[in-house]
Amino acid sequence: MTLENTLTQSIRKVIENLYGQSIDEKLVQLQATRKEFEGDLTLVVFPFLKISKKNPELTAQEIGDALQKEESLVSKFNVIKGFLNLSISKNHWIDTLNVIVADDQYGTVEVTEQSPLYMVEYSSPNTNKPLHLGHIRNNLLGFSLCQILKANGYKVVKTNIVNDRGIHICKSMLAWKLFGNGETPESSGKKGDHLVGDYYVRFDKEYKVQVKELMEKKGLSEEEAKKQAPLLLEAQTMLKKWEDGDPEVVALWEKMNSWVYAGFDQTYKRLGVSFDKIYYESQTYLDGKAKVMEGLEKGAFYRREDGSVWADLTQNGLDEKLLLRTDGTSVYMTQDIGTAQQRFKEYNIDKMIYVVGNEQNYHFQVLSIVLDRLGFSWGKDLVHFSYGMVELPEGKMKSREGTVVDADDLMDEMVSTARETSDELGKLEGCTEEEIANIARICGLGALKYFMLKVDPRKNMMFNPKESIDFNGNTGPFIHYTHARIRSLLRKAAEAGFQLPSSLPVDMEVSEKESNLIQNLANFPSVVRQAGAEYSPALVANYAYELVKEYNQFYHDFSILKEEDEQKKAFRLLLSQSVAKVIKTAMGLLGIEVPERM
RNA sequence: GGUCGGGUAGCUCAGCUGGAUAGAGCAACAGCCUUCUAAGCUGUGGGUCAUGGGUUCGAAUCCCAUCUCGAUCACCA
Repeated sequence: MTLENTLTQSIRKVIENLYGQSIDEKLVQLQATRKEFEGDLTLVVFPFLKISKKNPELTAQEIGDALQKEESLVSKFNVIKGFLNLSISKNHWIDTLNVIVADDQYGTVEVTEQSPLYMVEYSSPNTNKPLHLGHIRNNLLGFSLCQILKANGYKVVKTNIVNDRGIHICKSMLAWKLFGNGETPESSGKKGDHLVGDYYVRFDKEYKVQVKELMEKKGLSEEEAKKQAPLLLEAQTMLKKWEDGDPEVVALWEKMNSWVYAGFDQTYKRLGVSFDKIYYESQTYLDGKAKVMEGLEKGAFYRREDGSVWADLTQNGLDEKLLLRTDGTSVYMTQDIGTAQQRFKEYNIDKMIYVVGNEQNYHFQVLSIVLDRLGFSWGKDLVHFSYGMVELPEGKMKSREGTVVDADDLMDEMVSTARETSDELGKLEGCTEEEIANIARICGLGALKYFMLKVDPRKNMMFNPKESIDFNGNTGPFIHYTHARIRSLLRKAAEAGFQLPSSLPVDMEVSEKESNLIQNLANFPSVVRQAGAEYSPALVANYAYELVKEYNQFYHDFSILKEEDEQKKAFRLLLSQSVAKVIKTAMGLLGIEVPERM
């Protein structure tokens, strides 16, 4: 029973006694008291005026009087306009802190056998180029969401669908075959995904030359030239050969994909994300085709004269959607159907969540209907965790214009900036090189992750390289710093031989700042719950920031190790320790590590 | 044009299940280290919450209209 719940019930009781009417729980609006007023929680009394038939001040006064008699949690109160500010008794706060101290898993719910299973798909890269800033947002959101769902007591299967087949990968393959001279990651020292990406760019470059030539020499329109360029035709031939199982093409495909996977693994590992089960489009698209044919027979879809297969979604207020091309090859949707089927065969999934950018909102609207029509009961309840695009100060990222921010480069830059900052401030003197490197890694990546996760996932976000690298203010390192400070305090207390008690006497004195901090800590579980319900890591990030800001003020205003009253000292240390614990858990939900010192 | 999502301080963002004087950070300016980590703390300036109407005791928040930005509506992925 939380403080709010207890109070709500008492307030309902009091109001019924006073005015002879029972009231709905929803009318009891409790909110944290604003800083400028005395009190911990505030009851808004406007909703009760109709029943009390008195003015706001008088009503608040009456409720306050009665509540103070009725509920021992309320130590005193004051009334300002229609707001009843309640002060909660000191021993409630100590009680609360004692509970937090005793709970190692504070804020999280245990996963049990009966927990529902959530499958979360995220990352979903194409195997023709390295990961960039957009993928970073996807990966961080996906991983964090999984952490948050687990903390809410759900079983989670993290999954990835790798788009490993199709014309895009044939383009890289063809360019490598024509211009690569047998270059390998080993021979060039390039990371595999970057190497393959370079050939994808090379294809585009050569292709453009051909298109231009066709337009100039043969007088073709741009549209025609783009269709007829020999390189594109050759890539299409290659795709056909791949589908027919041509050994040479398949061997090249396997070789180049393996390079890419080695590169991706490195990037994922560094980013700190992982998967429980990886699916490959090359292994699911045939199932998708079969499923579409099945739907066609059942009359869920229809075939046009040219042989292509479509879903008519006009009765759902949408358009018609292609599922199989005239030549029988599959499209994006087909593959998603096949993947969905395999997943639901292998796992007992209660909820499927797709972490995919908002540019695909329409796609998932359609997918949901199509799966439903195919008889997948879970189809209509699938969740498209739709996040906004990452924009740069100069506009959208465009790979063709070279404005893409590469994931590996970005991580390098963040870590080296963290390293420089540490060196400048001279805080890590006496640490080994290994320790320094690790702290720089934690801070650099933490800065990047926090920067991307603190904004509402649904919204487009601006990525300004200069700001993202800032380590002051509302940033990951700000939170790191507070954690490191607290750990330092606790180390010093231990070195001095100070024994931390496991709990505190409830009757001790607590200042307003301190009880505010406990109140903040007490809110953590509901923040985790809300973040899970709304699929929003940003709520956790913003909570962590508020908590840390509050703690830094406390740290500044109160002495801790130098406090002479042993009981107060113990209290402040336990309070600090609890703040550190919650910071660590909250950051963990964001996929961010915290340093012991910095 | 249809559908969907945005518009809050110079910039980046909170606040949006209606509640007190709309909050942070950055940037600018002014303070605080012989004292537990100054990657910190304190203060100053900065707002027609896109616009207009409506509902309400009360609207940044809910409803309608308008303006504006973006995404999407491909035999692309």
